[in-house]
Amino acid sequence: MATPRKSKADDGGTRRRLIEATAQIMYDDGYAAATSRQIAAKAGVKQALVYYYFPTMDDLFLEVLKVGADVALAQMRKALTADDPIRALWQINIDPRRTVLNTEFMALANHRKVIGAELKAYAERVRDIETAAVTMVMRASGIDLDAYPPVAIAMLIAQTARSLGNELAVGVTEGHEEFRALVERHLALLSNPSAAVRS
Amino acid sequence: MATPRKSKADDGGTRRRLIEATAQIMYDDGYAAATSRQIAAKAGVKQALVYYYFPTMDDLFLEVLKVGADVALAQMRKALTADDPIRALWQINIDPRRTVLNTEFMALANHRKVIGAELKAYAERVRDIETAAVTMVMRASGIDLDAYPPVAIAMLIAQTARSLGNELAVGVTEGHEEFRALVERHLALLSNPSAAVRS
DNA sequence: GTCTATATAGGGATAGAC
DNA sequence: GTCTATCCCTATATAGAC
Repeated sequence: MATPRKSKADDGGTRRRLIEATAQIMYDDGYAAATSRQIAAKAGVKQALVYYYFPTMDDLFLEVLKVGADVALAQMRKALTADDPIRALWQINIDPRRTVLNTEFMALANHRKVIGAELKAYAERVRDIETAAVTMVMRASGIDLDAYPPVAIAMLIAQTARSLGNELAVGVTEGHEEFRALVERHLALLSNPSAAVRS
Repeated sequence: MATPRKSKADDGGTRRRLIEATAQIMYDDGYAAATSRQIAAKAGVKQALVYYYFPTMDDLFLEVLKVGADVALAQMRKALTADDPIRALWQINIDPRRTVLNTEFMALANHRKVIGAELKAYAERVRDIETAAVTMVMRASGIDLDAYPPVAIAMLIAQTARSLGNELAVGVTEGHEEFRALVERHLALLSNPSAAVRS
């Protein structure tokens, strides 16, 4: 667990560059465009070298997913100690860069078992962290945790943020302004329920 | 507009079968597996025939999207006259069959302009219908439409339903029970605000 | 660790017979 | 409307030189 990366004294970062090139191509042109040739070209190496580092293309995709997940989880853990943890989580989840790549992996996961399993594991770890953040904030605000289960509130925040990110990526913005205003009001409510306004 | 399909006396449904085969393969194995050869095989015709009906593969994908959109929009318009329109919309949006295909098209849309444009147009028509349904119900219930803009509520319902469908497809169920309970409570509240309970 | 070269498969698309 | 046959390109993956 201490050395998740290659233990070798490691090249000149070729492995890392291959992973980054793959992520970039998936983001720009979709997973179907992430071929060994395209990836090698972007990383500045020859095609066959991809197979030196990754036995199959699935191994490479899996590694892209794992590295991205590690980064995302680190960001989320950091969000736990932010001034406004919930808003920080919202910001992380709405980032179109993240949502586009996530969509690619979800599509991949729908027909490649190993990727589906990894994505599932990642999604659950994310949910746990987000639920922890929401629990913390709600408890501090004295909100009834039985009436509003933190895990459900965490899902609500994360899912809608991601959905907005996805829509932005496609160019859909109808209703976004209204939605963001609604979110703002309720984020404020979560952190400071004394200011509650009702319908 | 009266004849969205081929005006010819039409074959024996070959065109339709090609579209259905494509949708099925995209659902089962992802868009990358939807090749002219695979599609032809599933439809029981030879590969070259695909190009008789559709000049390029993108034309075929576009047609799959359009037909699917037409069906979905029809379902949603029908939901407007249902006993509980909001719940009907929730049910339509949570269907994993729909969300999986939608994910494939979103991934496709990220790098094929024509598909992105069509998906955007479709998403906006869906939003309009859903907003109409929500407006209707909220108005009937006497809920403050300024405090809770119907378009935002419509987004909330549709997006979270789709997110749950996506997660089900990957096998993630953590928090779903709590979330569904929360939704149930608020759907009831939407249609019958007199039963309001607050935090 | 990186390369060249190649095996093998499958892709989109077209020409032309029936 | 459907077929056979084919062009040309790109894919994953491996073998072996350097």
